[in-house]
Amino acid sequence: MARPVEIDRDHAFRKARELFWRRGYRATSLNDLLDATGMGKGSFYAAFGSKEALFEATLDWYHESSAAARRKVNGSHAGLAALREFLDSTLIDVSDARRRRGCLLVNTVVELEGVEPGLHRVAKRYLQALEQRCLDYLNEARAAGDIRSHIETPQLAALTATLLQGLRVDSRMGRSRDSLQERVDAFLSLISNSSER
Amino acid sequence: MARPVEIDRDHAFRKARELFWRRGYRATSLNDLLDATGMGKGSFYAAFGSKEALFEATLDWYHESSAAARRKVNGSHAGLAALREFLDSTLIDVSDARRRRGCLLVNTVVELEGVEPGLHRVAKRYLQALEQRCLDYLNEARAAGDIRSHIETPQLAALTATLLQGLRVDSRMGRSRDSLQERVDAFLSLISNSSER
DNA sequence: CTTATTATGTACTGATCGGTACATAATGGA
DNA sequence: TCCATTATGTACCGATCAGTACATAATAAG
Repeated sequence: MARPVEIDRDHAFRKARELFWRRGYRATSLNDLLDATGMGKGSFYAAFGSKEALFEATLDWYHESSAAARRKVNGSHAGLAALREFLDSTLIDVSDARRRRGCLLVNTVVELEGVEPGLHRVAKRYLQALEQRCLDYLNEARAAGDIRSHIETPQLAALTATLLQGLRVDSRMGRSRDSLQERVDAFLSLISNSSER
Repeated sequence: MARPVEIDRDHAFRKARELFWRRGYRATSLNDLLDATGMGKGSFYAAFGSKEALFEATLDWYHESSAAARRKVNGSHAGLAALREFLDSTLIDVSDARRRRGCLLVNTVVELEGVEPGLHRVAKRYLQALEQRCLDYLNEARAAGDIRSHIETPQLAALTATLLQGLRVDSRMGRSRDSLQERVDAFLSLISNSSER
């Protein structure tokens, strides 16, 4: 009954994520987005409404798709090894030293605090969820007897989440994968019971 | 022989630092700077050359002035207590939850990577210097026998520096001073020999 | 083929950006 | 007082920003 849509939203989100991730929100212009996605201006505003709305939708899409990807990998390890696997996989995401992307959520929280309250809040919410993830892993590790420290698990989870944020800043500084791995190993051996690895 | 200068560079730097710190580089417009400093456009460009040049000069001035402030406080503690004092003083700087400033250097590195290479490099250089500071404190603590962990001191220093960066992101997220202090305490008790605090 | 409907590309808008040109104001030396 | 010199405020510049208006292209139903 009417002209069919040519837009591939998934493709657009992927391109938008890449741009926002590497250059941030304000330094990514609408033209950058149009060039990268191949969309015309009319289609863009028909599909997404505004640059701000696209960014928020991209954050949601990113959270969704990375959660989906995680569900596939999950489950092969137990105890502290599961936390280690989680931290390692974060490094892979984050530490391509040539791209220096850091973390989309950390970048956003840092860039947009006090400038774009709505977007800041969304990114902050997703970022905070990481602490709960850390807590889950640490509870499991504690139950498995892999944790040496007497510090309460919630405090350890908070510390772990903060460390993760720090690693993502390291990535943005261009530190190598090895350099980040070294930090993760040091942390794990601080809380670990055995002398693994 | 000519009209005298009315500019107070120190005052201008202080105002500029405040703006760049809270809103970042790109979200701080030239007009914001002129309003805050009370300067006219002519004077501004005569004194600083460009927005970019002002920002770089502000980074230098900030580094200089905070180093000077640090030299005054220094020396009252020894061993691990000195590291603790250092970390605590960082928290004071960073963790006014209402202002949510985070850290000027971390904010800059995160915002400007791939966007303003020159400014990114300057901020990165100053930020990297923190790791050396941590190393000095940790060496002293190690010598005093306050460190339990068998991890090499340089690795511990790297971990500490990364944790500091994470804390500064926490600040940008609006986490309370107490929340940050809790993380520092957890970390210190992980590496500490005694059961202090 | 005609037509209603919707997607798309493009010309345009007003605002704001950083930066410049330049006239004017303020000074100290003569 | 007059002038050389320098600081300052302001009008202006082109570029770019996000966003809008609208003519046109493409489709499917009839």
